[in-house]
Amino acid sequence: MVNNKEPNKIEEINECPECNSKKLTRDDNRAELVCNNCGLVLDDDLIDYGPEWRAFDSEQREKRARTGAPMTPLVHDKGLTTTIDWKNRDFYGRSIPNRNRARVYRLRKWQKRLRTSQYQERNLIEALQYLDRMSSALELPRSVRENAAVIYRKAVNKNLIRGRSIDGVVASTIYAACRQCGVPRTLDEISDKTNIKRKEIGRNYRHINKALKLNLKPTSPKDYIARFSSDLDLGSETKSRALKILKRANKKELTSGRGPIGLAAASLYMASVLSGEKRTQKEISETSGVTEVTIRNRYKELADELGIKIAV
DNA sequence: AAGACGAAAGTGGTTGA
DNA sequence: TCAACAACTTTCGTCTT
Repeated sequence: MVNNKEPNKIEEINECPECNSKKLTRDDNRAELVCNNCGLVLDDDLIDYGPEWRAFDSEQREKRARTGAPMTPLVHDKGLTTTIDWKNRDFYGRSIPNRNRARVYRLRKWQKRLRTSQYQERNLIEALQYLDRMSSALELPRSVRENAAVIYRKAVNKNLIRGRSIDGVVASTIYAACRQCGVPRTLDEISDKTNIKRKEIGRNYRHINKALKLNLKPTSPKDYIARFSSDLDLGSETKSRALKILKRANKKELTSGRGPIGLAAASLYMASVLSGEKRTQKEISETSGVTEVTIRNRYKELADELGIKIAV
């Protein structure tokens, strides 16, 4: 929170368009910028950068200064709840010349704002409930959840939800967030835990990725290695061996056009055999979600091209 | 008996006319 | 919008240990 308050600093508007008066008052109590001459409200929703308390000496300032709960995108109002101040002050605290105009102006503005924001708020509340439930089922770290929430917010603001189910979109934002954070989950994994069809998640994801210009690149096989190998109880030696295989494969351009998950599975299979803690193709198939056949095909290719001999 | 293998047909998504 | 296409899956019979 910024403590250095500059109460009457007016940044963008410094002249009343109605009467060209330069005497403007910034009213932080009502968050409005008002013309002293005609009373027209020039801007509202100003941000008050000052603290909400007043300090009369430096000791009090020390005591009262504190940081509040952090802002989080996981609550629909970002954790910053507005409380209305019912001081013994009249709504129209003081008399404003030409009051009608200012009033109508303001009402119209609010009317418009409420109409559009109401739908979005409701939508967001419901979406965040889904997000909470789904990401718990997937055991996602908080950073990923917040990322997903941010993406969803953007999607709502851009009206991308229309015609799609809320839970479907939430699932796809989770998918996107996982990728963004470098800890991708497969579409199948998310589909399993959320009861949303894989097809739908993929479709929504593509739409959002394009419309919001997230520019998420295709996942790399190495992103899956850590998770799969811990699921398979593989040691760190095997893990790094698998990564080495992938690196070499990448250099030889064996990876382009191949599914990253299949490659990850195949390299783990090879590494597990080479390191003497062998897992069967079936086991790897089950944790990775690709079939044994694909693992076989991939690892044959890798073994041939890289000259690795595997004793089965 | 379990794991690995590979042929063949089927599926879902991308691409380019 | 449609067909061609590549990657991947499913299924299933065979081989190896």
